[in-house]
Amino acid sequence: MSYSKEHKNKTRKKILKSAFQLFTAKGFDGVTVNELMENCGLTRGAFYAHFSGKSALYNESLKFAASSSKLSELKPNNISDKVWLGQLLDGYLSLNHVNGIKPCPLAFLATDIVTQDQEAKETYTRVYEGMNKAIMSYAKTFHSCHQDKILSITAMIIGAVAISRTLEDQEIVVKLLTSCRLEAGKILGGI
Amino acid sequence: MSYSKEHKNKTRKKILKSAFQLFTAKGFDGVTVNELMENCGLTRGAFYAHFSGKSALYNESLKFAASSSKLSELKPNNISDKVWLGQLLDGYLSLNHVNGIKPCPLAFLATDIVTQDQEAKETYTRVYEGMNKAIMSYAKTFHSCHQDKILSITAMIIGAVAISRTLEDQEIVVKLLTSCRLEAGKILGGI
DNA sequence: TTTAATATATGATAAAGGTCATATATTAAA
DNA sequence: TTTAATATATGACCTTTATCATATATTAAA
Repeated sequence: MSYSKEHKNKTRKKILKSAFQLFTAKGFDGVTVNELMENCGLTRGAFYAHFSGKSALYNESLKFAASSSKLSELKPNNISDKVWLGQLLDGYLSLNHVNGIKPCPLAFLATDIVTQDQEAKETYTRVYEGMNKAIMSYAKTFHSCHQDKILSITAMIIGAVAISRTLEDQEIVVKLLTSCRLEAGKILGGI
Repeated sequence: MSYSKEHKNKTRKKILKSAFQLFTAKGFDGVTVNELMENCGLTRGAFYAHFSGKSALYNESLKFAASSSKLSELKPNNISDKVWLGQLLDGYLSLNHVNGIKPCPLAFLATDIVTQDQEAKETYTRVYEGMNKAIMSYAKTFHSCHQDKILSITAMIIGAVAISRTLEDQEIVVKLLTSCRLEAGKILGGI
């Protein structure tokens, strides 16, 4: 016998996690299989024992990240939907987020996905719909709020983060994030 | 003697235009110098008589597109700022735009720019500031409107277009665009 | 028509990187 | 401790592609 089943699974998850970090930071073409594996303390040869190829990994890392941070499953139950939604917005529109701490693929991969395969786009779409649904479910408990408004809010905050990543002047970034936080709150009836 | 000076300039502009179309559609790494030149009816060899390299072209094509469609210089003077701004939003949040007719680099290259050099980011930033200023200048003539609101509006519409490009379901896209058009209008005092 | 300047095309080079075949290392079970 | 299964590493291959050197084509001026 050889390694335990857990070992391979651990490695697989390590690769997935690392891949998501790297892909969101540098895009599909900006990451090499080599660097990805070295980032996990492995070499490229080991890669193909886990994934069929780079594209497959890209897709799986996206699904992995999406499933391991479902917005709808994170809420502590000692706070109200309203407060929680406010916190979500705060976190999303934060410098930490822009700087890559738990990056949202919707913002970080917006353009990158366009040149990927069908499967990647479908996953992106599913994540996008999930985000809208989750926000909607919180919002409707304290504010009569048509779904259309949610769509504009997610567009705003996703756009804000995507733009922020390209701006070097941190001052403008903060202004942008703050302004979006405010307007998003207003659209949601003031939170 | 050989070709007239105009000839080279025409070719240069043809390359710049083609480059902008291709880069916005497929990103920096998604375009090869070869295909770019063939798209102009030329071959790759001719490229280096016009530009020092692919990165240089990327940057110049961005500047070229920005300068040849300055938002602040396009307004016909027989309509009001209010109507004009409404038309700008209509156009920006249209399927034509999403499908690549006169693509806005802010939306189409949002993620792509992150992995480019300093110069590209600076250009992006300048275009971004230009867009905000232009919208602000129109908005303030009919609605007392703090700059912060403008920042949230541009984030919203840029985000909407960026997201739309990845969604396959045209129905959702239309809903998203429509919803953002509505909310952006509201923030601007109802246009 | 000839010619010189130069735009464009062709062929070659070299580097990067995804992928795979094969060798080695590891470890759970016998 | 041995062994078999398999995770990982190494080396190689091959494609892609940016770039450049050189050849060719073009055209305005003489």
